[in-house]
Amino acid sequence: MHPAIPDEFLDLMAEKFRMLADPTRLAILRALMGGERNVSRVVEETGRNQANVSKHLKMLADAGLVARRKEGLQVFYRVDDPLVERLCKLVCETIVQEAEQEVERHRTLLSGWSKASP
Amino acid sequence: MHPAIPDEFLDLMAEKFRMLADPTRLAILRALMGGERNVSRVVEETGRNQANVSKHLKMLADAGLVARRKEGLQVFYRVDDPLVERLCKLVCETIVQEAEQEVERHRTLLSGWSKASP
DNA sequence: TGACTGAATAACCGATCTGGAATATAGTTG
DNA sequence: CAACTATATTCCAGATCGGTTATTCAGTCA
Repeated sequence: MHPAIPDEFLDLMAEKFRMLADPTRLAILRALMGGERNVSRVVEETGRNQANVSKHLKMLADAGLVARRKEGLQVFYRVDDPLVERLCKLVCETIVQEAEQEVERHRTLLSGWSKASP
Repeated sequence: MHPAIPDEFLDLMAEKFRMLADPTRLAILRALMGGERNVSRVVEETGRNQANVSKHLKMLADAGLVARRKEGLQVFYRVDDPLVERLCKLVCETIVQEAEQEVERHRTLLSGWSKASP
């Protein structure tokens, strides 16, 4: 029912996840989710320096997550894999939910404490 | 419309993805998706050695993706985060789709070639 | 052509990650 | 108690990663 998955396939999966496993790349993707952007604009919106952004953009492009378009001096990038938005959305929601649960847990702990020690 | 996301939140997201960004951990999770398993069984099903599996299981447990249950000499693990299956499913589907598109692309290239050179 | 701009690359370094071997721990059984 | 089993931990080497600085490349414009 649950046959093992060939290593080659696991590597492909891991690579997809690895691309999303870095805060700078996530920030870049977030910027690109606002629409196509040139490198300078991504630099502004992410607060990272230019060399760094260029390097990560290359990784993302090599992995096929973003597409490149050259126009004169500038280079424009855009998200090019529908997976990106869906994965990020799922994870975001989960983190928010976990945070809410944590708040709720504290609330109940606190109420128990206030009852237990009047 | 698309405000920047605080680095602290990006770090949380990256950490989730990082846990899934390794073939061995994916193999382990795959095994656990078949139901609760003790370490030895995970070792068998993944083909990795024991120390390695134990180490990765600890990471997954610390990250809250799997849960631990001790029973005598053995320790049983199970998937404990609904996110895992959903993320993996999405990525798997995408990879399969990409592979299919690749095949299709080759097919059309090939047909064009056979027409062009009779 | 030369000056200028936006982007990519190279070189370097510290940090982190992975796997393997050896060792340690916890629990069972005789 | 000692021997054994299942799991965890430690230590190590090699690889990869991420950020920074400096440099290079490509394209524009005077």
